[in-house]
Amino acid sequence: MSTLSTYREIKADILGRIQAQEWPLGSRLPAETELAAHYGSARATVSRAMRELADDGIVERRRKTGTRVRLSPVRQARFGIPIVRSEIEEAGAVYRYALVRSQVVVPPDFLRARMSLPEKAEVRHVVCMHFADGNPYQFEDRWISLLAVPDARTADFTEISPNEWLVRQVPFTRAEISFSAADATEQQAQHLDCNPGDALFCIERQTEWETRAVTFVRMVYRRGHRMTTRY
Amino acid sequence: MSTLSTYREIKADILGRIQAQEWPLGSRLPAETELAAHYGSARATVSRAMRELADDGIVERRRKTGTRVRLSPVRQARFGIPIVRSEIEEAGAVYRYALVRSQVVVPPDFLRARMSLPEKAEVRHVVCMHFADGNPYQFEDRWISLLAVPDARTADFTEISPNEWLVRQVPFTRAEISFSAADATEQQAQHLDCNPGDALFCIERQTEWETRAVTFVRMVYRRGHRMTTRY
DNA sequence: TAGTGGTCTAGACCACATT
DNA sequence: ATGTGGTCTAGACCACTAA
Repeated sequence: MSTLSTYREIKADILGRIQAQEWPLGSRLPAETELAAHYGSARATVSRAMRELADDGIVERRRKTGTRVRLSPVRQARFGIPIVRSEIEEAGAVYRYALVRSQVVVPPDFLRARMSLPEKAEVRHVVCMHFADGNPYQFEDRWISLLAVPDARTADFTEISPNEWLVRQVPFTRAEISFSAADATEQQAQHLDCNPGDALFCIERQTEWETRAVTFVRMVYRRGHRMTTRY
Repeated sequence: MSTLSTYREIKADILGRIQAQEWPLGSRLPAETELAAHYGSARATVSRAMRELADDGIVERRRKTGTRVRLSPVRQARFGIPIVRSEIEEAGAVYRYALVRSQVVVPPDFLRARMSLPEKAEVRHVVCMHFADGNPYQFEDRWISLLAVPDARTADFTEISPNEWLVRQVPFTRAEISFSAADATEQQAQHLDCNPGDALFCIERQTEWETRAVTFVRMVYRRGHRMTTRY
């Protein structure tokens, strides 16, 4: 026997049988009670193993019908979404922040629509840069709703990035994030030390606090940046 | 009282208190036994709520020290990594596949290194396209190790995509996946109906079967493609 | 209606990290 | 040495859903 806890052993054993095609794709697994008897453990223990397999997208569970091996396993990857400062520092580089521009404005139409802002809303628009070991790392273009975060009107972003400021001020409830590729604009090319039109990796994120839009940010990375994970 | 199960209620209540800053960032939460007494439930129930909060990256747990609210909550996003066919069909479009080129070759150096292939290895190199409603959707450039999957030497990829073929051959694997932006090559531009140099979203994935590299694939999406998720 | 997973409980022992 | 989370157990009842 190994040193693993029972539910982990059971999980590994079941996974092994699935991989060995002892339980082929789409087939039904024994019920929890049967497995518990087979492994000589409590049903709750088997249950936890099975629940994790379901969370991992390996099996699919339904009452009455039982547990089945998924036909096409839902492959899912988890990405940590770090604060850019940590991202840089954890890579062993020196972080530096610089404010490019900041002003309070009436939101352009695309933003009004995206953040569902009312007619007379105001937003704080902040453009800034993040450097790693002195090299341009990320260009950040952020809009903060002054309706949701009134204090953002007077906040000083010359020393601290709006990112970190916001984390301390406003816990958020939900966020939508999207990854894409974009051609570098003139401004981005200048700040990121590349040519206009270069392909840059881009993350957009909008966060909400109790259904009210707080901030929308577009983060454009230096040329060649990639986001990696294992699963 | 709501209709939620107790552990969900407890989880929601704790999350609410954290968001309301009743338990600020970095602070310590009451021990499981205390919370169980407070909520009038069994400790196991509180434990499950707390475990899920830890899985979600909201809190951090250590024995003896207790449970703390994470300083910078590790926000993690989960992305489903679909088979391109499902991706297209679930969007309500008609899927079409086309083989561009396929041959058995000695792997180029970059691939030998990446897949840790031995000296005399051979690989099947497959280039193909995926269409949505007749429009170019994804350009796929795949290498399959004939060491790991000998049957790939003679498999017919004119009708079925290597993606789907592989899923049936090698059901479960581990993978490393990475997202990036790339300038369209001449070939890609031709197939994806865009201009060379355009910024394209790109996913690379390498999968393993019991520590042996099975396949390396580079998937380049049509212009403007984005990958979105909520969390 | 019956079979399955979903959850809760009360109690127990263990593993780990700080003191 | 002690306090905390990690896990297991045996039993119970509930919720869903296919037959």
